[in-house]
Formats: sequence, structure tokens, C-alpha cells
Amino acid sequence: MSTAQRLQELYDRLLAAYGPQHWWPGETPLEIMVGAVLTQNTNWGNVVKAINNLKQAGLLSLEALAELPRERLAQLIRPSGYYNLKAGRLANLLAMIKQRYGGDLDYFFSRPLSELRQSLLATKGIGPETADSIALYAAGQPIFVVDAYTFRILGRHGLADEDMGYFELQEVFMDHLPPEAPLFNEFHGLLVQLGKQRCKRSNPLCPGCPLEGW
DNA sequence: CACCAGGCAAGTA
DNA sequence: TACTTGCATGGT
Repeated sequence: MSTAQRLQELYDRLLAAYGPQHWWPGETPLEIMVGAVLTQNTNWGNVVKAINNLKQAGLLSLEALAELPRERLAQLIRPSGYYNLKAGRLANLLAMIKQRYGGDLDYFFSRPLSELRQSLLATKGIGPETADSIALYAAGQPIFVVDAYTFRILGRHGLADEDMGYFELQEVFMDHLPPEAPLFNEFHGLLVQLGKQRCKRSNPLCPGCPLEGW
């Protein structure tokens, strides 16, 4: 069984079990980008509270966020945790987009994938997963997003080993799947859905697991 | 009550 | 280079 075939079966099983996830759970590219930073090591429910605070204050726009005092921003995103840290990270990101791309979000997202990722990764506080989440889900570009669930699930089933890093695991997907954003989008969403199902670390063969025997 | 969640960067040896 | 630690809220 080739890696390509195994990945295809993984995808098919998850899709059959959970159906389309239509990710990212956010309405605009800006909201998706902000959510990608806020969800770093944080439960999504807390991120929703933080984003709602920004929405209700009418501050969920590039201009408003960029002009917001750091302390005020921190208080608004408080429910998402690490709020001082994340306020700084958001500010770094907004500053980068302003400085390099004139604050034009559509233009920024339309840059070639390599440049987009390079700019994101050069921003302090934006690591591989956050950068790729923004590139895929906010910009719609074909890059596979790896996260803690991806390591756990693929590791448990023999497609990733312990010493594998982010970019290595990413290559497992990129090297064996067609580079299509809609596929990468759905695949990652499905992996997170499985990861959240409480089928976590101890019991790969819990009853009814869609990956039974995979 | 302890543990965890869709990371990342800085510090230590 | 390879570990370890700080960051923080809210749900289970």
C-alpha cells in the first residue's frame, strides 16, 4: 500500500464519518487571520469569545486593529488566553502587512505562496502552523497545515515518527496529494475533527472510530 | 481538583 | 543543537 493510497483512504474515511467541515470557521479573510493567531495552543471556544468582543466593539478591521492601543487590544482578546503575548503578535502581523504591502490585505494574500509564507514566517509570533493556516484558509493558497492532531494521528498509525518535524510531516502530505487548496482545506479540518473526538492518545481502537483497522 | 486546548519564542547547558 | 519554560483563559 503506497503512502498516497493510505492518505487517500484516510481522507475518504474521515469524510465518510464526519462529512464536509467547511473550514475555516470564520467569515472573512481578516477574521480567519486573526483567529489563526488567537487559537495558538488555545481552545477554539475561547477564540470565539475574543473575536466576538472585537466584532461587537466594531474593531474587526485592519485599520481599526492597527490603531488600537496594545493594552486595549489585549483586554478585548482576553478570553483567548496569552492575551498580552497575542496582542503583540497581532500588532506585529498588522505592521508587517502595512510596511510591506501598504496595508492591502487582498494584495498581500494574492502574492506568490513562497513570498506569502516567507513574510508571515519572518513575523515574530507567527510560526509554521499559523503561517500556513493563514496561507490556506485566509488566502486560499494550496499549502497543507500540520498541527498537534496531525502528529498524533499520523504517528499512531505509522505515517509519522517521533523525530519528524513540522515541515517533514507537511511533505508527507504535499508529496503524495494533488496541490489543491480545497482538498488541503477539508483534509486538515477533518483531522482536527477526529482529534477533538476524544479518541485521543490512549485508545486508537475505541469503538466506532472511523480509523479502526487503518 | 488536575489537566488540557488547532503554538511560539526565549532561555539554558 | 536539544531540552525546558513562560505565556493564561475557560471547559471537562
